[in-house]
Amino acid sequence: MLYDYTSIEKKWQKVWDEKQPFAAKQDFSLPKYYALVEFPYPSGQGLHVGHPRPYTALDIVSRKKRMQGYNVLFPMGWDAFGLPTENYAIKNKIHPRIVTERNVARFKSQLKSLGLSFDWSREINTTDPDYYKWTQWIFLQLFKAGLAYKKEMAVNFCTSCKVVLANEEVVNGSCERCGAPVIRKVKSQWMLKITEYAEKLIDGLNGLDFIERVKTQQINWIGKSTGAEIDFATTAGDKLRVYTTRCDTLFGATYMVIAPEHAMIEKWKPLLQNFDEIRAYQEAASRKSDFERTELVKEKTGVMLSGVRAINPVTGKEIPIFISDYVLAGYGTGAIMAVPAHDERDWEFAKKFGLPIIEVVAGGEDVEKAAYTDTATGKLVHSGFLDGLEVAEAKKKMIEYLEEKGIGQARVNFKLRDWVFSRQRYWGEPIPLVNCENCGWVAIPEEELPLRLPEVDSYEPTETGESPLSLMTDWVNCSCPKCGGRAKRETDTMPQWAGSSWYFLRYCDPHNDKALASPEALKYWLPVDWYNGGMEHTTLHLLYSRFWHKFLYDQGVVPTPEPYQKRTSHGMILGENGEKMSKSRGNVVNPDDIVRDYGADTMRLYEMFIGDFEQSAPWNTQSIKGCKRFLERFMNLLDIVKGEGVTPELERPMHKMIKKVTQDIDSMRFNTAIAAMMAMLNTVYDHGSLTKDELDTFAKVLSPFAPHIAEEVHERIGGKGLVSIAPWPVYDEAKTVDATVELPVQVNGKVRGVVSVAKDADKDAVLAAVHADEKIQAARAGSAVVKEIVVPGKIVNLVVKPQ
RNA sequence: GCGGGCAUGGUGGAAUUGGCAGACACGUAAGAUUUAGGAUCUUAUAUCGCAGAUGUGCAGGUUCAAGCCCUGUUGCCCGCACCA
Repeated sequence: MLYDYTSIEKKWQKVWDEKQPFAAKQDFSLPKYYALVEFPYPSGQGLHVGHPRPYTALDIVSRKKRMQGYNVLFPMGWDAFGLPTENYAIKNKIHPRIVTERNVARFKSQLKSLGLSFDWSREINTTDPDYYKWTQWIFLQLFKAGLAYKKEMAVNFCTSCKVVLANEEVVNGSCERCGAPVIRKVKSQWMLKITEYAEKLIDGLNGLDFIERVKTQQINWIGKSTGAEIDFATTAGDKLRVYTTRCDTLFGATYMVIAPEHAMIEKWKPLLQNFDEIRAYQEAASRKSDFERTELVKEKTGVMLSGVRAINPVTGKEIPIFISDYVLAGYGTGAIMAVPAHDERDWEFAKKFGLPIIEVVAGGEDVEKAAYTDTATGKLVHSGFLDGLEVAEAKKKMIEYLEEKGIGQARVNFKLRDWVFSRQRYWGEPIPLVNCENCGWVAIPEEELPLRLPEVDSYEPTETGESPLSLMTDWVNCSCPKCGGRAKRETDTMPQWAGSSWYFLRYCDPHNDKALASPEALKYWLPVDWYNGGMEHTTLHLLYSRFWHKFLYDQGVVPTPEPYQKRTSHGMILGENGEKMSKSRGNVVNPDDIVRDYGADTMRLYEMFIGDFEQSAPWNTQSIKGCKRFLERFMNLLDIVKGEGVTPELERPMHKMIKKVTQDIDSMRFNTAIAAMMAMLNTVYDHGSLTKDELDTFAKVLSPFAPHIAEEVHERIGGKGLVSIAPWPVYDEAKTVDATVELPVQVNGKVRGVVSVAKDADKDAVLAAVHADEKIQAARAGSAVVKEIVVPGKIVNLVVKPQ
């Protein structure tokens, strides 16, 4: 039987296109299942073989769920705003819309060639005005709720993209996308208060079925810490507020450090005798990027303020104040109390500047040799009313004391920073705000959404780093919606993360022009039952979209507090040389070639068979043959199919296989599910024939993995309808276990033989069989049995001793 | 430095979670078929050996029994990184 995969695949893809068997049904009374994969950024390169891995996996899940009677939503779309398209447009003088259209067409045809069961009637595109209308609408709700604000701030600025980057987009001091150096620049930026949701974003993880590493990464990123704020009086007659997690060590605070950007410097300027030196240090610090500042870990630097000193509130002693860039302006209060005896950084600084080190927690070595940072053991010393207490108790007591005196209180802090939301770029959603001379920032009326991107002559950012939209004076100048006075439009656009922060909501009701989706559709489909995507999105997209969702929940727009019930992450597919697949390494495999040379079904099967779904695995074109052979041999079953009904010899293997595949899909062990089908195929060939019914069942089980060949075989044996939506085979538990089991028998832990016993044989029956076995008798000859261990259905072990 | 993960044949990887290590494939070898090559089929394939022994990065431990649990250690990968 010839396996002409090309014509088979074309044929069935056409049938699916015509009959739309994979479109989600509008019937909200059916049990639902929402499976989601991250929608791709349609780049100019097209897909590489890494993309289809998660798509195929969730396609298998979706197809099986459909066959099990669920109303399945498995959608696809395009996250199409973004820099690469814009850069390509600038370089080739083509409108980014055209570039996007072209790339989308390419991606779509590639995805279609893989036989993925997406509901294409719900396709969305973030650059479509009907879509970004609602992205803008959500932004306006955030603005109205006070969660969007404009702030002058030092931002990360990519020297090549000429664009402001979020902290998350800066990797080792370089731009995440282009790799060019990132410098700090002061700019006025739109910010979103994600920090307001820090606590909720941590708490919400409870009860979600996210893989552990995603949870821990998000928790670490949000970085909750519990401590206290303490006010130190200064000789300038004012107060300096610090944040600390070790208020118990207050008696050991021998100096203070403030960040170079700290506002008090300007206030104290008249009192500072060494202001020039301080100013020079500030300037040096501001020239460094965040990365450079943290890179110089080895040597601490700083300048002492002469003219202002602080007073330790519990010892009453005057202590010096330094500025140093090891204290970060953006965290806590931008100022710390330094306790060199119990903090490594403070210790290092104190050693360098010859500052006193006072031990206040006993239990470590000499504090002149190293800081003692252990909080689990050790008691307070040299600490007045705290003496003799454990660290935990001391913290409590100190907070009580501070609150009583009114000089401090308990305080929780987060590492998470607010989200820098503006980009000085063309190819993004316009921010729907105007700046009125009288009213300040004003939202444009919702009826005027979408605020469309105007046509411009050049997409290049201006030399000052402003968006090209700023040159469109006709567009920029407008009237204030509130007072009618003169106003200017915001010319910054939104970052790429905006459109992807809510796209899963739009899929529920993608053509709605009254709302981002109808409440009924949202209530039915949410939450997403299974969302798979890359680990690299854990602290960006995944966190941002949880934030927006939680906000929309608080606004009553969405019915669930969390968007995704289950989150998994696929491993990368590496090049044949075991390195990451990339154009520069020259090890990229194009799926089009694989589909042409082996077929889409083989490609799908191989991508799932390659190894553990969560683990990365190297591509090996040689190994694909095994999957192709399997499908050819599956097709050849048509030559040995005979009669109908059940073949006694195949009944148990068949039920076992159905069980294994059913369970393995749910636990995303696709590789072993395929191995089980391969083993079944071998069993059938060993037997020599199978019935029509059995072949049809086999085709059903195979169909989520290799849907085209399954349809073809189903049709050729006279099956009715599409196998893709046929009922999923059900296994009979009783028929998955054998009547007799082969029990390995060990003597002193070494296998010496095998006995065949009934599956529910009791211990005595098993031992009788064991002792009757000749091999076992030989193995234990001349020894006395000390102990007999029988694990029913598993193993027998005889412990013997020489006589 | 902190956090998470991984280590099994020539290769990709299995192992019901403490119960026959190497399922299923790739590759390789021999044979069959073929004018030849390719494809296909059969058999073998952890290592060393004659019936036996040894084997899951390394060193210990717990157990009747350890790839799996515990202690220590090495190497690799991925996050975060002066967060007070």
